[in-house]
Amino acid sequence: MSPYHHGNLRRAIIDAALTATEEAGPSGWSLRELARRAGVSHTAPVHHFGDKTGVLTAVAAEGYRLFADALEQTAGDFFEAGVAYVRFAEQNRGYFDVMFRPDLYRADDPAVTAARERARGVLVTGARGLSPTPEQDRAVMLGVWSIVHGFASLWLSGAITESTTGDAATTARSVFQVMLDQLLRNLPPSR
Amino acid sequence: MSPYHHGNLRRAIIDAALTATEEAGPSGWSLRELARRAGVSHTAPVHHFGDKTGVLTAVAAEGYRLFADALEQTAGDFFEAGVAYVRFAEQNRGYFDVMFRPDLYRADDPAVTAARERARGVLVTGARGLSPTPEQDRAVMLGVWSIVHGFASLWLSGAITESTTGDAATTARSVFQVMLDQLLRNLPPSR
DNA sequence: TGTACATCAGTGAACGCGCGTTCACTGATGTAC
DNA sequence: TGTACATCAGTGAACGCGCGTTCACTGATGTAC
Repeated sequence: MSPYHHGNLRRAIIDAALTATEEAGPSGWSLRELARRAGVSHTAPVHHFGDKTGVLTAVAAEGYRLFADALEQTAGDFFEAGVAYVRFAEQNRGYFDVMFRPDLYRADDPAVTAARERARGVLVTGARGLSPTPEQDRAVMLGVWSIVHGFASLWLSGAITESTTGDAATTARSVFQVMLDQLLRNLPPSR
Repeated sequence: MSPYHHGNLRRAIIDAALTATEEAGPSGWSLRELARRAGVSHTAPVHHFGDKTGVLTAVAAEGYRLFADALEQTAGDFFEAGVAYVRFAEQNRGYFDVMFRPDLYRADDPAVTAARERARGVLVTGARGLSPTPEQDRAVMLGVWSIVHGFASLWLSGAITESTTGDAATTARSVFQVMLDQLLRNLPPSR
């Protein structure tokens, strides 16, 4: 019945890892578990990824790639980049829960670092637009990153969810509005 | 040589859990591992905690208690409460890494919820002091919580650390300064 | 003050289970001629 | 167009290991009288 060759096992294993991570966190599954979910023998995943760290590295790389794409698509509207950050976390928690746990994967993998720097670039550039003076660029960048990342993290941990109706992006919008109000209003003329 | 009764095994197991969590995360150890660290037989911890979830619940409860204490000790200076939040995370990452992962422990444990609400109270009250209007109280509270929690999380994950010299509190101070500048300056007269 | 007994804290052997890893293998695919 | 062979993808049995859990136990402590 089922063919000897899977066809796209690499893809299937990554997808299984994402589903399993959403259900039980990145530590809540084994390579054998992924094999079971993909319907292959328990040694098959080793062929493609070596070990669990290999799978998580692939997940992180792909995650950062999609993440950077999502941020870049906001095309210079920094406020919307923040909203996109939160929306990505909500709709892709399998990726998100791995990405910011660099101890779980090979964080120096070239594919990972490249995509991560691409995402970071959106924040760095955007913060420059908000910062009153060049000296404050870094503090503003860290501040904006903190607020969007903090909101996303608290949302995923359920700390905000429990007392809120609606999706993450809507609530995030109202929060960012209040917090960035002054920064947005006092935009420096030409920087 | 060593006495049959440990004396304070409960304490020793919690301390071992904290150390192990700092070294390998809350998923990186077993009950048997804690027993080994505490120098007792591998069934002894079961006596006090039942299972791993029991240990993590005790860690979370104790963590929230210390956390609430630290926040309350800033005595109404909201800016310093934010700095204390970050400092707690940096200096007690064993606790912190468990506290905000409610899926790992019994989040409805009375000791946990009581201390957590106490900590939350500091933020809620402080945000009220910064909020321009009562309608914005909640958004400001979520915003401030997001920024301090986000900074703490990014710091612990190493995302900020790698390009920074000095401790978390110092960097946090400069970030909060820039971000809360306007909110602090436009304090409503009497609220 | 002394003894008896219940309770509590910790032991250690035993079990079954899921795990990662190794290994000789087999089926499918792609390429050279 | 056809055949031979190398390479690649996946199999399945076997292994040793650490885990949680159970169980009958033993040593220490506290309390009643």
